[in-house]
Amino acid sequence: MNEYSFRLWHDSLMSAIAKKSRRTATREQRKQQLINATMKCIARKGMGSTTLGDVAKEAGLSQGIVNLHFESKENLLNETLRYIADDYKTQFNHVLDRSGPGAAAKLHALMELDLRPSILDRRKLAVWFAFWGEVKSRPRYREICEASDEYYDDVVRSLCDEIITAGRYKNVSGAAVATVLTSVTNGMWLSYLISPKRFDRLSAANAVDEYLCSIFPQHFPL
Amino acid sequence: MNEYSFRLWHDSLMSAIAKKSRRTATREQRKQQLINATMKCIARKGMGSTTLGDVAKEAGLSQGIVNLHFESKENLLNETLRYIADDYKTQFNHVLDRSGPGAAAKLHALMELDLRPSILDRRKLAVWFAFWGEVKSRPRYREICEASDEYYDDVVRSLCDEIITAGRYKNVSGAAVATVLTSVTNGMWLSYLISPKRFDRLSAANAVDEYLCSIFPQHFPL
Amino acid sequence: MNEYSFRLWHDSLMSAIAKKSRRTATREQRKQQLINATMKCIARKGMGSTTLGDVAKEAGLSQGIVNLHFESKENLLNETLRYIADDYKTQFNHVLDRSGPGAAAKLHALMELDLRPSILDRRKLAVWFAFWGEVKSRPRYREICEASDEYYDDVVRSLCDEIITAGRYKNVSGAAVATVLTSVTNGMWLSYLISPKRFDRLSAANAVDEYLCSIFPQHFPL
Amino acid sequence: MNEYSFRLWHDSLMSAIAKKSRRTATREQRKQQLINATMKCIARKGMGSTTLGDVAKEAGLSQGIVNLHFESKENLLNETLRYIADDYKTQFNHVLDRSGPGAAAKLHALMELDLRPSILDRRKLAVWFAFWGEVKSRPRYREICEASDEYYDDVVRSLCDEIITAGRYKNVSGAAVATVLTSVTNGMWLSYLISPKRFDRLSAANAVDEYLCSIFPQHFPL
DNA sequence: AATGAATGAGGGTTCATTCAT
DNA sequence: CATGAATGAACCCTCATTCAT
Repeated sequence: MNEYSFRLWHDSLMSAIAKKSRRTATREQRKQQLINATMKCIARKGMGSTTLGDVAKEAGLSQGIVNLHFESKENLLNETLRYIADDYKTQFNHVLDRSGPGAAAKLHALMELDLRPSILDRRKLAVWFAFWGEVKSRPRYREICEASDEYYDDVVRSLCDEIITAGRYKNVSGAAVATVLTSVTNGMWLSYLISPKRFDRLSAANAVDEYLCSIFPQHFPL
Repeated sequence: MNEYSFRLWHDSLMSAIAKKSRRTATREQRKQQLINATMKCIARKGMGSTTLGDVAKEAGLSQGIVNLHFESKENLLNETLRYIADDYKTQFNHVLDRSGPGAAAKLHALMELDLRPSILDRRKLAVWFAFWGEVKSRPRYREICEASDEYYDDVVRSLCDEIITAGRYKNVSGAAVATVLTSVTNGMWLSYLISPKRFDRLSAANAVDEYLCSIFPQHFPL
Repeated sequence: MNEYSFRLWHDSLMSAIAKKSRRTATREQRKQQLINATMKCIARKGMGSTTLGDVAKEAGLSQGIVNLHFESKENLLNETLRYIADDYKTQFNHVLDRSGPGAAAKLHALMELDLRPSILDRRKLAVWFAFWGEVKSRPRYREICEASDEYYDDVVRSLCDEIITAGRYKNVSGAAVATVLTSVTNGMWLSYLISPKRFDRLSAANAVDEYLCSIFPQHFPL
Repeated sequence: MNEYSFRLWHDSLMSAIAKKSRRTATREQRKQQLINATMKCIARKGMGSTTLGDVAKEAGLSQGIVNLHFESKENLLNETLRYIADDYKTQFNHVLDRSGPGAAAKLHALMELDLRPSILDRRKLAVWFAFWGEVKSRPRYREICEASDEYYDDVVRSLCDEIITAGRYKNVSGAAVATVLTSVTNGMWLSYLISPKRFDRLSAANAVDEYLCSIFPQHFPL
């Protein structure tokens, strides 16, 4: 897969909408347009400095537009978080379906997904971290994130368990490996967010591969 | 090591200061007191909802106090970030010095540090993530975090390299292992922040141990 | 006379209109429907909190409907005030025509009208007071109210003069009695608006009767 | 008593305050200053069009000043209503104390008070009616007004009862006379508010006198 | 050094009004 | 005639910052 910039990613929708007359976009389209604008703003200015005016301007619409469609800023942010969670889930499931056959191939594909440019995009990561930064004080954010995480963890653990059973690996628990794998992904995102220059996708991918190879040698040969 | 609560952690400083007459606390003590109050507020209300008024009230001082000592809110936050970075570094170095002998023992001690209650504290983590959430839009935060990360990465990589050399491990790069190790720590912090109930310190520690054991079997036997 | 609820009062009109197809109500009917909705809203939420959106919703029509029929909110309110003034005048004149014979009987009937449930209705009174509350700052309201008042005052004074002449009362001026009578009515409305529990229609009617009896003893015997 | 204009009435306080340095007025003085400004604004622009910005400007202070001292607009209005109620009560009680001896003299003095220029001032009346206009939809306003009214009604009824007992008047109830007297006052205020030109203080006073004379002839001779 | 009243810019939100359909 | 999405000015309120004390 080649490099999709963040811009390309969600502007595809927006430009389509923008071409329609201002007064004719459907409610759902308009909400999506505003969510997209919100993500752009959060990525550029940070969550704390993103105002509804910024979002409206980014969307090319008028001041009151967000309250018209989302009632409140809080709502907009909740739905934005839900959107990025859904968006990730879609990609995750897509990869899960298309890859394989076999648990090992699927596991590898999932790990690779998290380092793909469409995910490992500093603008997207900035949005994720912006929400994580408020998780402690906003129960709603925590709930949404938790539901998300639980799902991925379960899937990854199942795959690991399957591999362990198949390979009769000893001294390894599926849960432990799953914990390391999902954690390592999130941790790498942070590294990339903080040190984009120093971060190297290939090295990161290799590090993951080495780990898998070391822990499941039969399934991930050198 | 026994459980240090967050409260204990930084109230130790504050109470000492509070006992001094209000008017005689030195500039440095007062600044520290305000930084402590800032961390408490960020943990409780989130970065975006923490006002200078909140900080002042938390410190039991008056409205204008922060500007008096830090000139601006921006300064206060920068110095708060620097403080938590320094605080972590102190613990890190302390562990590095006291543990051992040997790279493996040191590495293990460092990994264990990150799961200790004094570090794995949701209030502290909330502060870290609050800053990381703004890293993309605040270059100053990024710089501070980057400097921090670079140091830990270097130390961990050195230890790994030493172990690899000593054990003549093949097909393993120190950089890759270091990347996984530091990443896994950050990722686990996120898990704990989001799902404190589901997170289990021991399992997490075991997962790390399994990893080390699998990759450096001679140095980390079962 | 039995109790007419406020609901009955103006819903009679509205239901008739509502039964017509939405698209065929005449301009006049639609305007009346909106005026009725306006009164309901003012009574329930107060003048300051009544929005055009509220009025439209109350009427079961769409957002922009008021501007379509009244051009502006100001117009709607002016016409609403004119409507309640006309509505009162209609009842007033009706009583004037049907009662009698004789000035005393008419005067008594008019005084009784102002305490009838169809008038002494807190929802209607709320509308009157809402407009009176803006009289000072809205010349248009003042003019409409003044025209109204002048008419009633003239009628009442004429009746009083007639009674005075007929009874050869000394030391009494028709104008003075008329002033007291019209004032007392408005004042009682205020009492009822403020203290509906404490207010007693019968006592109020008796108080008026005692007054008439004391000032015009021949015409209003015990 | 000679004519006190509304301006004179409450500017006496304000000018004193304004002379003090902006930063030194006591909290109580500042609140009073803002209440005065609020009354001016309500009288001039109406309750619905009075913004906190207007009040601040009228007081010669800055935008945020009202929220600093009253927390919310609602609070400001509640306290303003309470203030005019207290202000009236003070005058009422003062007259009650100073007049007499005898119930009749006191009653007459109280009735005269309500027609004095210091009370019968369109700007003040505009404020009263502005609040009465919202009584139906704002329970708090109703409560404050009710408490006020109850007190005056009780005092007036007591005086009437005393007169009735002393004069052995038959066919007259103190409650009824009190109702008429207090109502007539409020009704006259409305007349003056609506038709300042047509309203004549002397005629109004005479109308009240005629009434008293007619109902309590021994105590209020011609 | 410390206070806390005051400022005023800027935030989220509301709502009368417009206009394409 | 009627709709309702969209606008944008103006509202209330918050809060970083200033400054007289």
